[in-house]
Amino acid sequence: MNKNFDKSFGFAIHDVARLLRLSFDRQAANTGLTRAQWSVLAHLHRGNGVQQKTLAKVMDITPITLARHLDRLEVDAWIERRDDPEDRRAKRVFLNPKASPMIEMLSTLGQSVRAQAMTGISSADEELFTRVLLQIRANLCVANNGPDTTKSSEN
Amino acid sequence: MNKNFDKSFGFAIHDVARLLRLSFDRQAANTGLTRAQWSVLAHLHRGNGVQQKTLAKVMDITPITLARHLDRLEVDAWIERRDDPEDRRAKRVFLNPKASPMIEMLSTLGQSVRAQAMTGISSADEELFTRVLLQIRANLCVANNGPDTTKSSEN
DNA sequence: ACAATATAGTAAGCTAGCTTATTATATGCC
DNA sequence: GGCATATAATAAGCTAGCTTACTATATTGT
Repeated sequence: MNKNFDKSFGFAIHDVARLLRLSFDRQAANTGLTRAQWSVLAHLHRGNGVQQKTLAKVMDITPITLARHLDRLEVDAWIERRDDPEDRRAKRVFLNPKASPMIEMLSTLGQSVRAQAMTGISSADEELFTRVLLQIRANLCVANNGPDTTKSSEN
Repeated sequence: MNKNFDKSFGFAIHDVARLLRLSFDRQAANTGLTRAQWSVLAHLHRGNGVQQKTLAKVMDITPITLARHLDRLEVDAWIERRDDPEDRRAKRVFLNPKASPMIEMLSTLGQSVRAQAMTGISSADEELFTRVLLQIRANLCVANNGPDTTKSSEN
């Protein structure tokens, strides 16, 4: 079995993730925003003015990875960092008004990429696929980080 | 629906791919090889002495991405580039003998990571998951590259 | 009070992917 | 034969993730 040395699983997931990102970023190229940046904006949309550490945790990326996204987002005035009045080490991140319509637009794009990826797949299969995917993610979170990362006590 | 702005699909796949890579690379850290490098070795194992352009196509990465992997693999003497006798632009890539046991070992590691990821998932679900995953990849290949990339006429 | 430890953010430097551009060699056409 | 075009590999420079190390500020223990 598996003369393809697991090409059928780990590598396929890697490929799909890459292809999805490529597809999205190409179609969003004219906006100057990438999928990772969109992700930051979308998370802020659901919790504006949050600390960087909290945002990084919710997004499940390292603080420094987030910091670089914020650098570029701030240069183009999508977001703004403000000193936390209660903790002089910390900063809080705020969406600028111009971001809102863009978030909407990118969300639509995301759905279209998703639809493209799911062409010819029944909604029952899609549902099961997603369920298994989330289970896998949970398994790997436990293995990597200890107990869990998904649930965060919003600041 | 989807107040999680598609967190359930595109972002989840991205997360899983990243977690799988992290998990593998951490466990293989003592070997000095990463998953991407293992992938190169494994492909060579199935077709030694191939041209770089062919290898890049089979692996579905760009030639320059492959070239960098080869640079490091060559430094540590896992592989060797030799001039193609029939085309002076081209090079052919060969596995060095020391690579074979390592490929075996990393393959075992890959299976263990896979098993970890699939904990608690029935083999029926896993099978359907994999089938859908491959379908998605095919859909995205069409969308990105034109007709197909999976099939290659080995050189 | 102050010393030790912990935490928020960033810097430096790595892998791994990409696009676009360069160089050397092949190929095809006239 | 010689020029135009195509192709194999690489170079330069970008995003996006990571680890490890540093700085400034908080917190905690005695």
